[in-house]
Amino acid sequence: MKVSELAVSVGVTSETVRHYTREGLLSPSKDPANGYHRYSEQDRERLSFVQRARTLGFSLADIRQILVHADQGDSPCPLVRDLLAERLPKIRQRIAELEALAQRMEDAMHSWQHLPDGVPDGHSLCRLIESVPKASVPESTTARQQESS
Amino acid sequence: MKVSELAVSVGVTSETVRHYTREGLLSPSKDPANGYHRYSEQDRERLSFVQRARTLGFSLADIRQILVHADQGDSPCPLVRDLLAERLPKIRQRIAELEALAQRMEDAMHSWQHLPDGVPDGHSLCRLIESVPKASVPESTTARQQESS
DNA sequence: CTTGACCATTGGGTAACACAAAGGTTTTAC
DNA sequence: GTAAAACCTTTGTGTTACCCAATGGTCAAG
Repeated sequence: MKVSELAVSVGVTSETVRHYTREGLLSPSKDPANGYHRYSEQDRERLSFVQRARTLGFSLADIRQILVHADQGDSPCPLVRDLLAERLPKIRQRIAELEALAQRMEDAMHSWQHLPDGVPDGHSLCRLIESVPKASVPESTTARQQESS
Repeated sequence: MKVSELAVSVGVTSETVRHYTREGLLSPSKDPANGYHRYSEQDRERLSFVQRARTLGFSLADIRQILVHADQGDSPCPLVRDLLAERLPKIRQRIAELEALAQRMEDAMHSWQHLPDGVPDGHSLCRLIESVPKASVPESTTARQQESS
């Protein structure tokens, strides 16, 4: 199958398929006639695997490792378990950070009702923000969700 | 004060200060003698403001807007409120995604105890992952936390 | 046979910095 | 007094997982 056929069949964009191909996660053959990539059923399974692994929070680098392992005939499961065990606490920590963030945002919005807007006087910009306590880890949202103002 | 003095005083790296300066969030004067940046108390307050705003999940672009607003003598508070109201649901959504992610990871690790590792047979890579249901949004961790394998 | 849909490759953009290199400056120590 | 350490400057590159545009070839339909 061709790029977009594969892409549509697993619900990603053609660009994503091309990206994975460039990164070596997929290895389609090339139609000698026109240079088009030809993906097999195996490629589709692989792509599907990659997608599932992504939903588990694995990076492409992690996934590449897993695939290489498997390609060499080794069971990647122990590796997967280790990676999972390594990442889980980070996810949990990140959740805690974001919850604290949401809490601060709500607190800020709430106290905003009690604070006058005021015009910046050179000493204060917006008390709404200035009254926010400094938190441990800033952490922003991800690029994919970033579409801010 | 000089770059690192400012940086240390608010607990960020000199690189971060330089970055904000390049981005126009800070506007130090330049010592004509040696070309060093000279930051004022105002700059420190600004930097501190930026840090607090970051803990609220604002992007540098957002913060630039806020600062420009304030620099023009307008109260940025209404803008801040709007930005906050705009971002909060996204944060909540993201928390939900990450919680689902953590749940999937734990489920996977749990079921791993019942599944044999097995060697890839061309049809399965690692059941541990293949048995994971497809979820809505993949979403990875942030670069700052990314230090994976 | 001409559109229009699809393909390939190349190169640039994203967010918020980190890091390295090359070269000037200031501070410290002997 | 001077040499080395520490710090400053700018510039350019890397990070992550893609997206998008441009250029140019290919293919299916009318």
